[in-house]
Amino acid sequence: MSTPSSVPSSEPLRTEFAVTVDLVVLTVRADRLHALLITRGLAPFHGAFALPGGFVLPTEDLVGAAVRELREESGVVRSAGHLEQLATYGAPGRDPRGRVVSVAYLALEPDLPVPRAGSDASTAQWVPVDELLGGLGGTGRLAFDHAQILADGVERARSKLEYTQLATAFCPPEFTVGELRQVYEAVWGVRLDPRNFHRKVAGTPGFIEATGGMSEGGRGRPAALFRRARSEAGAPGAPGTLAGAGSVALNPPMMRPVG
Amino acid sequence: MSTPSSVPSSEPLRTEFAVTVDLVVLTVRADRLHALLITRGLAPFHGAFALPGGFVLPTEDLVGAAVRELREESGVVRSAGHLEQLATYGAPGRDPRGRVVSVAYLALEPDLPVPRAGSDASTAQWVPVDELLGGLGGTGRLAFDHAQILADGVERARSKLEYTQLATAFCPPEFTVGELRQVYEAVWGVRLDPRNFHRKVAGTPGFIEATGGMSEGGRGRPAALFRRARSEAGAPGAPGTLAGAGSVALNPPMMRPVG
DNA sequence: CTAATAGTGTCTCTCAGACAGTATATC
DNA sequence: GATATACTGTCTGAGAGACACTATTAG
Repeated sequence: MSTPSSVPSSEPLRTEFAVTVDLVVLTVRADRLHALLITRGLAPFHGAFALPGGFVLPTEDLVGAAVRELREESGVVRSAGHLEQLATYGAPGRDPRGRVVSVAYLALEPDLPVPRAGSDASTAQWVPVDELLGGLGGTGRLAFDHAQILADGVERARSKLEYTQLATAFCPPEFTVGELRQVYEAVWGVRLDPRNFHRKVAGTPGFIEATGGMSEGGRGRPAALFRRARSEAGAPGAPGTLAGAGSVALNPPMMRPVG
Repeated sequence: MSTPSSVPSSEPLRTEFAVTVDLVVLTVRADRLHALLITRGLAPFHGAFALPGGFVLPTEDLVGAAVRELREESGVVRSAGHLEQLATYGAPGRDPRGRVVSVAYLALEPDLPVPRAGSDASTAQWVPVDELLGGLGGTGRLAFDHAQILADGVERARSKLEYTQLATAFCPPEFTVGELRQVYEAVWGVRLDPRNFHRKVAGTPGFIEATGGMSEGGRGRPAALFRRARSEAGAPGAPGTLAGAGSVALNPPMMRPVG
């Protein structure tokens, strides 16, 4: 847009970029938050962990590329779970091979899908995120700027659990309140009061709904089974916002048309 | 990432993309939310409104390109205000000239900076967003997919005002509580109770702090002047999360280590 | 029986929202 | 004086958090 406005339609300096999508795929297993990672078999960062991802094809949408990579690398067929754009990373030196802009996507999946071997992702595996982001040397095992992307994805997931019903994306089609609580406990790294948690989620309209079935085989009293409620005003595909660190909670209800 | 793992370091099919940054620059003037728009003087969408923006230069960071465009197109020197990445748009057909991926940034600025004529942005002007997104024909006046980008930016701003102290980014260095309230009223399109609002913001630590001065020249009793508080745990540059439509508000406080 | 989990009831304390009342400016 | 805005105080209802209590399973 720095062209003299008399020139018809030729374009000015357009740097050529390669565009990739990288996936932060998170799940909860064994009460810990895990990320899906592959082991690089090629030149830069050979042998290091990396986020699954790949180049965007010529006729492909960005989210389409993300869905394709998710299927290829993890065998996720995109039915349950959740997928949203996370952020875009394009620092000049982030890829030693050239100017690469990466659009990162965040995927939340139930534990079920074993990292099935795709065409080339035979090395895909679930890794606990606290082993990767623990601060002490955990970073450095991830290629490129993928540690930052993973950290941003985990932060996004933690934030969205506060203000959305997204936690059910980590759960199988039918789940108990206790299993849902374990999702929060794993993602936030805290222990919740089971009684208050039950009262809260059961009393929140549009969150979960009973299937009528009961759990079997667990310890203690059997629990009622639930599914995620039909999303009425759920987030369709909105881009995103971070709640920042210090919440102020100036909610619109605080107003009312001053009647 | 879909290369046979024996090939050394040559890369597979890399589509070439042009990468641009587009800016959603918002301000509050005359009690209405405005966006900074330019009138296109070139071929596609000639004469239509468009978001300010341009191509990312070869040695430039993404946010660096956004800061440069913000300065060039609106004369904003990047001191007050707020700038964050919004989302990335890369549908195959979004630009008729070829495959262009646009990284959108959201900027919030005080009203002061008049859209100064930059090199080519002599057509830059503030336009009320409700005239652009009103649903009835408002869309269509914006080039490319910029109506969607603008809508996403406005939605992001509205969300972040709920959970962050970001409203002060719309205010000059010194402002009254009433001016801060008008920011919320303009962005949310509601009327707030001035008394409860005052008590809320004055009682929120880390939000605003008194300068000692008093406002002059307004109607009614003079008001104390405030500045935004030193950001202690403020959001540095985190990517973002959307609060979705139906808030659940399962805040971490709901837990406590069950002691 | 004990241990473990599920679920309900109840209490308290905080806070959002409503709104009365006072203070200080312009006209 | 009237009017407008700034600011403080008080009441109430809703809800988060703490926690007692009952219910139902496995071992």
